[in-house]
Amino acid sequence: MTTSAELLDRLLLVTRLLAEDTARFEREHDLTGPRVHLLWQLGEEGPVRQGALAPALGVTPRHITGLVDDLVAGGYVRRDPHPSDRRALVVSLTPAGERFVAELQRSHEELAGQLFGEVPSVRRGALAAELDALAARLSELVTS
Amino acid sequence: MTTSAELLDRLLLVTRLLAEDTARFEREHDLTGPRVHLLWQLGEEGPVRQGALAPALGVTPRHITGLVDDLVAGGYVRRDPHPSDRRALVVSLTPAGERFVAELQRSHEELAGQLFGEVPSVRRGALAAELDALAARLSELVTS
DNA sequence: TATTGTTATACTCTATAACTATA
DNA sequence: TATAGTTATAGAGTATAACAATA
Repeated sequence: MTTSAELLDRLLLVTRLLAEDTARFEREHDLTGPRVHLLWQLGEEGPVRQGALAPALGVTPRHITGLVDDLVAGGYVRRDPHPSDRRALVVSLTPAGERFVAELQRSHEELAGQLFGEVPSVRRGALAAELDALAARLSELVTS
Repeated sequence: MTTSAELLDRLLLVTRLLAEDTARFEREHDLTGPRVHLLWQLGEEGPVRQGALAPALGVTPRHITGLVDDLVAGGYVRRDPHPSDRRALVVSLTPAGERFVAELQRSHEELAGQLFGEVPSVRRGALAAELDALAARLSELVTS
């Protein structure tokens, strides 16, 4: 018999290992978590005002200033004046930034294949449903 | 049909929500992640030398000095001289620290029940096996 | 000579508050 | 008067290197 506590401990182990794998990717590319997150966001959404990045990353506008500073210095992003609002700046990926995001997406796909590629079709639906149920229960806890 | 990428995204969502729930607990108790980790470790292992805590938490000895400083100031732990090695210090939980760890363990059990309490017996074994398989694949990736 | 823990220094994450330029 | 981004300041996580006391 598998207890609830044993299941939670297994899930937490998977969580820890996922974080380690992410950290390994970041070290290899000499970028930190928030920087990669910002680049990923830019890849998904395209060029945006700096202010729009703050809620998307869950950090303050002040922090975005520093992150963008460093990513500009690293050649990953570019700051341009906003076409109609002279207070605002628009951040977009440079060609090097585009290449990094493509590599990030490829790496994400590869991880998905390594982790779930062997799961048989008949099990995939049940597994997805179980993960959805976990997410739903956790959402309740987090927002309450 | 559920793709590998969809399964990975669901798993990552669960991971993110678990981290948020953990952060909520830490905020409520006005402690940070590494401090809670150190207290949990002390609850599991009993009194230990500071040096033994560094590899257990995956940080440098220098960082342990600061964490223990703050936990002593907060009344959670105590530093005593090592009985036979005058270079070393032994860290142990105070009564307040013991109470916190008991609350932490209770909270962990409660979360396990909330997340997995409804999973029927017949599904528990399969779920545990799937999580073990994920952990095994991730371990290979992380250590390679 | 090696080990334990601390001091010194530095970079990053993250937050709040005050400020400048613009709307 | 409100908004976009920056400067100023601060606490915490984390690392390396140098050092004192002890083994």
